Amino acid sequence: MGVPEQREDFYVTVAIDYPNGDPHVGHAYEKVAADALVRFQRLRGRPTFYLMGNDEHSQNVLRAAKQRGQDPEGYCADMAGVFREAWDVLGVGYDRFMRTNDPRHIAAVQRLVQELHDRGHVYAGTYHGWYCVSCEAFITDKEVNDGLCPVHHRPLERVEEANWFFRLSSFRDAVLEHVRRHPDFIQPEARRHEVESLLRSGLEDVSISRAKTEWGVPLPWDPDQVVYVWFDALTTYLSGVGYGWDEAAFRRHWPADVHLIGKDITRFHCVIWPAMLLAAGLPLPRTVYGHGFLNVRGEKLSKTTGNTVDPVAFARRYGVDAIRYYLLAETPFGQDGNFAPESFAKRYNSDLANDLGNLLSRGVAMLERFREGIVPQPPADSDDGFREAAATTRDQLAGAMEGLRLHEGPAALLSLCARANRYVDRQAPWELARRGESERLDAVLYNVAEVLRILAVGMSPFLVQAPEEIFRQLGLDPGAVRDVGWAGMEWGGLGPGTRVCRGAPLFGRLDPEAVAQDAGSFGGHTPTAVPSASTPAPDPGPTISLEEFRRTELRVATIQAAERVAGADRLLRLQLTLGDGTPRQIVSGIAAHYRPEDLVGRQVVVVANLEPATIRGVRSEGMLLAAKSGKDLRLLGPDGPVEPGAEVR
RNA sequence: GGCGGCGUAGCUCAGUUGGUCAGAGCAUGCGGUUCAUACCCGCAGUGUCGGUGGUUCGAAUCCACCCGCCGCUACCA
Repeated sequence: MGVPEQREDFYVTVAIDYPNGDPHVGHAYEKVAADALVRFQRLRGRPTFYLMGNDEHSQNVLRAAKQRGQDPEGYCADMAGVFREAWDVLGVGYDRFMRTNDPRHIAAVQRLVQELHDRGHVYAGTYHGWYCVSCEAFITDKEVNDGLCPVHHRPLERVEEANWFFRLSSFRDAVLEHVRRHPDFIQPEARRHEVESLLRSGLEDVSISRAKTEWGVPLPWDPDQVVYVWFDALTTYLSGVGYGWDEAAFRRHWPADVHLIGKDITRFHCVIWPAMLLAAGLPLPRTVYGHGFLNVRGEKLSKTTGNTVDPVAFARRYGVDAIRYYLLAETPFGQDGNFAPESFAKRYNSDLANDLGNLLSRGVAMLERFREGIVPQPPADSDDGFREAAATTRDQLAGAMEGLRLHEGPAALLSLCARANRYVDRQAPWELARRGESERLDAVLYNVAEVLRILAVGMSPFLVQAPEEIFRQLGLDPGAVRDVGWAGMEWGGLGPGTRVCRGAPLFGRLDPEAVAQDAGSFGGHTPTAVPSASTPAPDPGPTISLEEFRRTELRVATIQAAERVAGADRLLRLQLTLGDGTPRQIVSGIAAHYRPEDLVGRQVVVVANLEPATIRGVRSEGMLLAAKSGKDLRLLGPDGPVEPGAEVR
């Protein structure tokens, strides 16, 4: 289906980010993971291309710019600098940073939509509905929750306008067919099942343009409209490698080998994106990988509550390699992960300090003490099984990375490291030295040094500083880590006669308690976004008049009966009294939070003059008020008994 | 409600097509060692492999049902 089995160059993309705030550790997780993939492929000697960028044409970003009193162009340029600096600090070596406001990208988007238009996949229609600025998405009537976005719980904007639609529905069969025939197309498997399920249930055409917005890419045939931001954003995967402005480069790179994305945007990448590409006559990417979310201290990452980690501050505090290693080694890739001080300190100490760092420390120390710092010539056939062990590790590393099981890479390397530590204890070079067993001593010291060299090479996709430092302490050219390539994983690469050079501990041990209390690196501290005196207060959002508010009739009601609605998980059917003698029936989505029997007799606040509706075939006359924080939901009511029907002002 | 998945040592998780599959790492306890970053090495565990039935000579591994949790989805006025 137009997907080459394996091309020469390896093209990886990550999600582009909204620059409406500073990069956080969740962003970093994805970027570092992709970086490890790319570094591994480079190690294998494969040409690679790593694309990242910022998603600038969103209302979020426009708003953030206005809040800072900047025009969007200037704001986005500044933020691109902030993001790029963060990736630099984290050692993320991307090949191109494509901003959606880049003229080359804008040209590419226009070319793509024109292509779809020319091929008859776009038609004029009228969009009625809701739009969530935070999601950058149109929300169907079914999804609207009390006038709020189901995801962000923020007020929606009512939109009714003529705009342009993409015939997504006509590509359903083709996309479904592709997903079924290419099991690797969507990974992990759970994501593929979700997408298949979605596709089976059918697709509706989607709006691809918006009117009345000056910020965005104008449609070539209707400049009064701009391209819907998701279409715009997805197109960076094409524009980033030359689509629309460097055809030769584009042919060389496209299709992508891996789109690395968060699991929340699977739908766009596995349904809409393939359909767009099919419609444009372009080949589909080989794999879309939806990685898990990174929680912080066991809780959802949240900027508003400050439950986040600034990856830049963290890297500066504990080292680039510390954060990279923790991100990559701690969590089985694909699952949700957790970023917590305790587990970080534990992982760092046990793997990096005690095992890897200490092996280097003792290895180099022994060479200095017993061999004047010179790597000895080992006797023939004295590798004591390490040649084979190293080959196994190399294969495990390759298997892990090719299979996108990133966390298995460090695990395989640590296993070789542990073997070497064990080996030192069993061979006891200090005993060999005392007994004058010179040949055995030569063999053991060489083997340890050679394992260290191989570990440095193998770790180079994950760590960016330690491998060079290991090379340096082994007396090798630090820059050679990047040049040795896959052959560097072969046993025997270390030349006898090399003079080692003892240095500071590779990874100094951390005090877990101190780490746990280090709010500076673990808090929501974001040095690049320190609000200045000139920063305007955040936009409080549109206001309503007192008159408008008074139109809402809020009253206290007493629940007299409650029962579950058959066939619905979240719905309860409630009978209430407002003290007017007329029982009132309300259907409410609180079944997950309250048991029916616990509700009877309670007093709650209801919207009494809400237009009645029928939910799941059950009449509902009003709505309960409840506070929602995260997953918790608490009904509101008077803090003491009042007469049913009492007005709430 | 539909679809998908998960529930295995204190913690995080491996366990291919049923027969050394009851494991690894971390944590814990005891012992050893001194080249090394109070490191490293050895030993020791504990587990009713969520529950109940069933298929089988034999199931953590297959089937049914149940309990709990998660994801997508529907309902959530």
